[in-house]
Amino acid sequence: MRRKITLKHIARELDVSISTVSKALKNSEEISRDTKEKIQAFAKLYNYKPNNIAISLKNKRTKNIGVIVPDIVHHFFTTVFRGIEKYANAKGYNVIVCVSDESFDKEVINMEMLANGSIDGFIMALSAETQFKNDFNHIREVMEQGIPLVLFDRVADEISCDKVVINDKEAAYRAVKKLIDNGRKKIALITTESYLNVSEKRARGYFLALEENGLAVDENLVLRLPYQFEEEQESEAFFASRDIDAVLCVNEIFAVRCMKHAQKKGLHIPEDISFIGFTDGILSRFANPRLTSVAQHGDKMGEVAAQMLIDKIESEMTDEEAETYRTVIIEATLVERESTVN
Amino acid sequence: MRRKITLKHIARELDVSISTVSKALKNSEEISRDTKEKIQAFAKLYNYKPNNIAISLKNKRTKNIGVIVPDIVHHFFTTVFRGIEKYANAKGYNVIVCVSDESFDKEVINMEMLANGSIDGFIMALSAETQFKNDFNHIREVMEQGIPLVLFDRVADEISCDKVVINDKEAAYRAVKKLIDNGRKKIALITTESYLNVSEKRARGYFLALEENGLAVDENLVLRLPYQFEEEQESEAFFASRDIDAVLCVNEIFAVRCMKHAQKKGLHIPEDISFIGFTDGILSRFANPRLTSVAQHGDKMGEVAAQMLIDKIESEMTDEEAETYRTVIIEATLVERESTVN
DNA sequence: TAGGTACACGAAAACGGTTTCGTGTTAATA
DNA sequence: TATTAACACGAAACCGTTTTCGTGTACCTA
Repeated sequence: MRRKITLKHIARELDVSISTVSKALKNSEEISRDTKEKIQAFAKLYNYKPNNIAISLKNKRTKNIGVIVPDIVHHFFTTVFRGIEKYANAKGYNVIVCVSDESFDKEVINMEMLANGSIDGFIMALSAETQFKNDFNHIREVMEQGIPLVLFDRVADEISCDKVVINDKEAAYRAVKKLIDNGRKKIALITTESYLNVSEKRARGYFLALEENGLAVDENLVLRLPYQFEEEQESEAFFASRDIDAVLCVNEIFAVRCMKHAQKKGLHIPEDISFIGFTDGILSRFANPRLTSVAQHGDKMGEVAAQMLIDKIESEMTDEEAETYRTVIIEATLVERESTVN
Repeated sequence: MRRKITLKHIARELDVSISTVSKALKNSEEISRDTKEKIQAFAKLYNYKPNNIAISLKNKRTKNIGVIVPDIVHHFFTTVFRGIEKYANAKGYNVIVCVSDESFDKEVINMEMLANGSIDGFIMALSAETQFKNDFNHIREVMEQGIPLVLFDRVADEISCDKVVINDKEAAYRAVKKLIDNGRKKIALITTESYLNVSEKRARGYFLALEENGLAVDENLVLRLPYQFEEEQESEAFFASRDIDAVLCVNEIFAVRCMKHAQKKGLHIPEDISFIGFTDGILSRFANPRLTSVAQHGDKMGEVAAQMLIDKIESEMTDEEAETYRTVIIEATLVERESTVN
């Protein structure tokens, strides 16, 4: 086992000082041609690579960014992650991922774990529980230490920091408008329980579209399901007992499940009933019929978030400058497929 | 902005030495009750947390593990990742994820980036290109430095290290056997191009099952598609022109696409034609009809891989002991749903 | 020949911890 | 009272870098 070689080893072997080796490897003008060549050749021969940890300690820069997401199996979050990873990697940063699992405690623990020197900044989406509790002290802690933070998707007004979100409300509005323009009148909304910020925004877009286009809001056409619902009776009963000609779902899982209920009832999609979902993921693309869906452009969000974070990390700003925050809105787009008429 | 406090600050403030502070915070017997209480109270008041980087440098232990996967958006890899993250986190480790994007070069770069002190060990699945090129020098490099490595799913016989795989061949065998037992005679195989190790294993299971059960192997019933195929003509034509009563697909995307082709042709699933896929992911669960699928238990694989890695990291072994490697086989199980008759 | 100036390099501090070993003070023992 | 042991703490080395500052040598100039 060939152990890692250090500056000290090279220095001893070549009978020079550590400083000389360090400078020689950085091609410093201070060192003579001969010495540099000798040292560089030796370093190459023994495959010298500087120790990242030592450099981090010295520079107080880890070149790591911490990403905390509620759930990594969720397609949307993975696409965001991919965007982050891609940009960060290109900039020489590594990404440490922690999963909060929608739990407040885990979120806190993970943040504290990473905040003690392991990372240069955070990118995160709040856990459902955190949004529900409305407790953001752990976030403030971290920010007070001067660690940059970018929130994405699951954000909170109470936290002032850089943010990347999509225009959920407008996207929902436009989706419903589309349905209305297609002549639909009895448009249902399938959403989650209300503490999830994004669902709430989408719901508001839905209501607004109805109102502005002369359709009465009918609470009877709104179904609120638990976030991770497994049993289907509730949604099936909903469809069985109502006369509906279009549906907006706040995610694609709800959408494909509900399409099934509609089909079971004998309805044809999109002739009798149209469906639009959110999160243009793998389910939307492969559903039968293919699902028209609001694309949230997770890759883009991740990329923008990473860019904002790294900009802040690498810029030397005064405290005041650092405390001016931006919110970037990523435009959601409607990807039309077979579940709506064109 | 309240900057992070260090041992030095505490020492200065309380007029003791740094060593005393360090010991007091570790509750060392060496320090008097009074002093310890004073120091601990002060540390708590100012929310002292030791700097991870400094500890890493001192201990030559980062408590980070590096995970390199070909693609994080792929459902199977995310479940493996979740298993890794969960176990690692419980053991106090953080996970640095890099995506090789199926590229050999990225895989090499990522490994080298992490191997210089950033992590204590690797968990990885080989990129398609790496398997194709059969070049594993970067892996050997890392292993020679004494960095523990666990390969999962995409492994290679040429590399001797700890491994976690599923019994792909047997799983495919059993799936096909199941179809045969259900009276199916004309069983097709939809697979990828052959350099992907796992697809090959599954194909072998398919062939073996046919042979051992008296069914002739018909190469005409085997379709090899590019790994990320987008256009569907080829697969659609395949179904249109053949008489098939069952299909084994090496992943769930192929399966749902092919189910569509069959339905388009007017066939009923599972009455006229059965389908079994691999990767029991979100598509299998929500397909219409729900897809019978071979579950690879990614969570379990990840957990086992993390456990093997951390065991090796934390055990103090002689070089010879460290060089005895294990291969753990995770049993794939067939999850029966609507696409096969029961 | 004395003084100045590049030049090439080394010593040492610093980053923030851990840990070994030494030492001054006090109390217990012979 | 002299010796010793326990106690409580500090000095310093160390992990592997970077970087500032100092210095010896050689050469050039007046």
